[in-house]
Parts: sequence; C-alpha cells; structure tokens
Amino acid sequence: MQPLTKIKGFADLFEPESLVFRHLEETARAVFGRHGYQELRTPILERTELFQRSIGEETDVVQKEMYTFADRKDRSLTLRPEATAGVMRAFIESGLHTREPVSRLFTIGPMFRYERPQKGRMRQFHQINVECLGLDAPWVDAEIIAMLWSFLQALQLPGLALEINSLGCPQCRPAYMEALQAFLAGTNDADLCEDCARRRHKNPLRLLDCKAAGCRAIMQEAPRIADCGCPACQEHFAQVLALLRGVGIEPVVNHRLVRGLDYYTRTTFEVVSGDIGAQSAVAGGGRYDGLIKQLGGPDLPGIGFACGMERLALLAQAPVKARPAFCMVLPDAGLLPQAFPLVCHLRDLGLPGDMGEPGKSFKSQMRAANRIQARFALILGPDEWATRVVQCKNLDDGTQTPLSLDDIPALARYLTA
RNA sequence: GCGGGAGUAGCUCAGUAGGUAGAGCACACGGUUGUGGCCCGUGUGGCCGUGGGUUCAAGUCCCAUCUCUCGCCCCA
Repeated sequence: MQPLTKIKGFADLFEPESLVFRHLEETARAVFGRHGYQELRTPILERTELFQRSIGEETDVVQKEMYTFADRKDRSLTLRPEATAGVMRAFIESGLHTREPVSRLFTIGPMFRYERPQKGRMRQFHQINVECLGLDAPWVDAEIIAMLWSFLQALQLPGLALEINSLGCPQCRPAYMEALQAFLAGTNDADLCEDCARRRHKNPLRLLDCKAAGCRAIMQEAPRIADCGCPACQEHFAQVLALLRGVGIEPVVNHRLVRGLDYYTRTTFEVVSGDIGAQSAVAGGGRYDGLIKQLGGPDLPGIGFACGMERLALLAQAPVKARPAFCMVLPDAGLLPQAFPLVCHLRDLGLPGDMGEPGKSFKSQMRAANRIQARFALILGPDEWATRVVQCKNLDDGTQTPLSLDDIPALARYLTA
C-alpha cells in the first residue's frame, strides 16, 4: 500500500514554520488594525468570470495559471489566484459603500496558481491583501505604502527595497502607449528576445521589465510613463513621493516597474529582496481607479497591495515559543489518578505543561522532562503523596523544593515565578 | 510549457574499481534502590524513489518513469 502524498506545489507547514506564518498574520492584524483596517474573509472559490473580468483576459494568470473546473451543475468555478477580485466582489455585493464613504479592508488566506513551483513560489500560496476603497488623493497612496513599510519594519526583515512608479491614468495612458509604440517602431524584432518580439504589439508595457540584457539596453532609451503622464498624474506622483520622504521612506523610482495585472492605474509599487531567490517580489500593489466600476459597482477609486507570505517567511525569524512550565514525573504509575487532576488544574490556571510519560522508568521520565525544556519537573511519588507535597525540581539550576498539594494557586505562582 | 540538479535510516549525508549497506545526529533502554542536561555502553530503524535491462553478481552501469529542488516564463 503506497502512502498518499501531498500534491505538487502544496505544502504542509509544521512548527516552526507554522509559527512563522502565525507571527506574520498576527503582526499584520496588529499593524493594519491600528490603521483603521478591518479584516474581511472571502471565499476561496469564485465564479471564473470574476477573475477574467478583473485581472484581464490577456494576462498569464487568466490564460494559463488558474485552477478552473466545472462544479456538479456545470458552472465554471476557479480557485482564487489573487485576492483583490474577490474583495471587490464582496464589497460591491454587500453595498458596503452605501454605509461607509471609505472602506479599508484586509484579508489573509491561500491563493492558487498552476505554475511550476520553485523557491518562493507554490501552487497554493498565501497572501496578506490590503485594499483602501473610496479615496483617490495622493496621501492615501502614501498612507498605504507607509503602512506596508511599517508592517515589514515590525517584522524586522532585512534587506528590503521599495520601488515605485506611476502608470498614468486612462486619460494619459493612450498617449504614452503611442509614444512607446513609436519608439518600438524604430527597433527590429531581431534585436529583441523571442518573448518581446511577440508581445511588442499586444502588450508593449511588458517589454519594459524584460530581464534579457538586449531588451534592457534597448528599453533604456524608451520614453518613461511617469514623464509622459498628464499634469494631474505627474502631480499625484510627485505628492506621493514627497509624503513618503516626509516620513523617512525613500522609494526607488523604477521606470520599468509595470505590473502584471491589467487593472492598475497611476501609482504602482513593489517591495523586493535580494536574498530569497529569483522570486524576489515580497509585496506588490498599486492603484486601480476603474476596477470597481468595471465589475459593476459604484465608480469609486481604490488602491491596494498583496504580500506573499511564503516569501516573507523566507526572511522572517520564528518567534520563540513559550516553554512548558512543568512536566509531571511519576516514580510510581499507580499515582496517576492523583497526578492527573493536578496537571489539569495547573493547565486551567494558565500554565503550559506536560503529563509526562507515566509508566516509564524514572530516568526516562526525567529525560523527557528535560527534552521538552520544561522549567520544572514535578515529582509525585508515594512519599510525597503521603505528606501532601510535590517535589518541584528546577531543571535550569537543579534546585528542588517540596510544595504543598493543598494550595494549587501557590504552586502555580511558584512554577511561573 | 522549457531547461539544470538531486533521490541511500526519522534528519544531514558517506558508500571506494559492480560483490546482497555505513557514520553523525535523533530515538529507545541501560550505566544498582526515586533525579534530567555532559559522558559511556547497547539497541531499534533501510522494497538504496519505482519499473525494466546488462551481469554469475547492481546502491553502484544503461533505459524508462515518478517525486523533490533550482532556474526560465510569470508573479506575491
């Protein structure tokens, strides 16, 4: 009988990894909470059409990376490949905007993309996702980026860089695209890599972030979006930068930073690390002012970002776990009925502790107490029971004290002192 | 979808020129009556990823296959 195994690109997380993930989540809740964000949990499964309409039919995500299948009534469903679409759907469906002019939401959970796994990239991966809906002022962009930065600072992650760019708005983007096309018209397919030669007409923005050396050299001279934007976009971008600098955040303006999803407008940003392999983007996001309306909702602006938890986990330290306060040691297993209530009582008073391994040799039990790093071994034998005490051996310094079994609160205080 | 690397004990890995497997760590039990950590001793534990092939003989050579991993692509 072959044991069953997990499927490719999916992971089981035991401690200490699960502790790291919990730490990421708890830090996010604390930081976002004090910025006025509320947690939203949306389903993992949505109608396929939602993602097609929000992410963009032409994107790689939609074209080849989604876990899509028919349910029992032949409806096409998709495991969410990203969070924003579902959050937008929930936002619109609930009519949240009719009760609150501004909605600040975050969500944490698994996403699914059918890709080849590698370092920092799983088929089931986890994101912390943040959206601010209903405001389009530059300070909102600065605020959400500053919040992301605070979150990363709180985690004490080393070696991160913040990159930022502006992609313009529906008013000025066409003019930029024309300028870009005009520039590309002066180049030959032969000078570009295979991918770029193919997508230069379909999705010319993507040529900007091509990693091929040849393409990079050519695109060095390409017109820059941030420069070609309309005055409003340029002013917006300048204010975002100024506000960030005002709080000591120095983003690197990266003119090649374009994002993979179609809905982004104006400000886009990314946090990258040089220490986690090829998948270096730890977080990414941007403004998406037309998306809500495009999905059938009110015409409200929005901005948001996503953090990849697996990638954060590559940089984060596991928090130290509280060690057990005690471990029961019974020289005579016959006293189990007397020891059991003691252990339960201490736990109910809030002490983490272990029952030990009654029935094993004394030596084994002491070894077990030491192995689990218990602070005290509680030794309860016939002699102790006869005199209504329990021996409390401090496993750090080796000292031992008998304490009364008739005052459990006092015992608990001693074990936690 | 396309490349590179790797699969031997729970973990990290050795394995010599083909001769039916080893170490360290971990685990278990001991080292005299009820005292852990260090040390010492003993022990458990291996379809050598899987299936074929060559050979008297394969962990070792050949083919296939699966899995993991890193990179391309893409993205968080």
